[in-house]
Amino acid sequence: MNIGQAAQASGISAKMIRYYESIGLVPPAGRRGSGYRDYGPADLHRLGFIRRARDLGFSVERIRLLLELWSDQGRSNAEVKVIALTHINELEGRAQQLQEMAGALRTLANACDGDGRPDCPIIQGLEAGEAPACHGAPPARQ
Amino acid sequence: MNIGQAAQASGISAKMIRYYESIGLVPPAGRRGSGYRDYGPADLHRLGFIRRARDLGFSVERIRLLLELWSDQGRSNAEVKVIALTHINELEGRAQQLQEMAGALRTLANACDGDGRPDCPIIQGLEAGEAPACHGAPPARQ
DNA sequence: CCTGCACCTTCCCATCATGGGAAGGTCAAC
DNA sequence: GTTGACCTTCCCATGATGGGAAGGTGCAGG
Repeated sequence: MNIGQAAQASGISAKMIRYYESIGLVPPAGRRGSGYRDYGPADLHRLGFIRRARDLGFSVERIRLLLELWSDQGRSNAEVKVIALTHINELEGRAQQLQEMAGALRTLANACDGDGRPDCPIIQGLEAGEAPACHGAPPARQ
Repeated sequence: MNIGQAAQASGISAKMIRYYESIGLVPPAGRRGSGYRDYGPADLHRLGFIRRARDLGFSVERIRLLLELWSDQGRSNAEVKVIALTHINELEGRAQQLQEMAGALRTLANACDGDGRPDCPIIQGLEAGEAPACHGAPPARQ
């Protein structure tokens, strides 16, 4: 199976498959006489694992850990769970940050009529610094 | 005022102030005889605007637009509001993506006892692809 | 005046995951 | 045999940020 077919089957682009090989996330693929990479079912299985982990937002380094645990028959599921829970915390933390930004900006936008006049609370908020989502840090005045 | 003091006053690192100058987000700073950059109140005002926009998650290119609108006395607040609402949508979209990932992963993690045995639903989910957040759920907007 | 230290300057490199594109080789269908 | 789709490697770019080197400046204390 060529890299293009493996890409289509796994949902990972050929570029990324080569990249994952270069950084050791997947072992070097077998080569045909022509030099073309050749992928078998085991390779696709691994690529599928990687794609699903990536779809869950895991970084390459965390995926590397997960792959090690995957191939370690004697591992404890507690190890896996720790990684998963850590990742969940990070995802939710980032999501919350984004929502705080959105909320702060929405407050400004709600105050803006958008009626075509030059007067704009959004710009004024950016200009004057009505303390955006920054957890109550007092404004550094000098 | 040196760049270091401007950095402290604005909350933007000296590195980033130079970068913003290099990409034209702030005009070239005045120079002292020594070649040191020199910052005045107007510069700090602009840097403060940029920092607050950045804290709200605006990209540099959007900040560039906002700065143009800021200095355009005859602008319509509707233009500003469009940018803000667009950005709010993007922030909330990204937040939702992250939360969908976290939710899918939490489902797997909840199924995992973490009791030290090798059996692990998280790994199994990644291996078998129990359809993570990819498809199925229509974008429920509330 | 000299020394030392903190600061400034420019320039290059690294991140992280991904894509674009060039130059050249291979394969398969017609 | 030609053609077009595919493969190979290699280099470059992204966005926003930091690290660090090599060299110049500013200021305070001797």
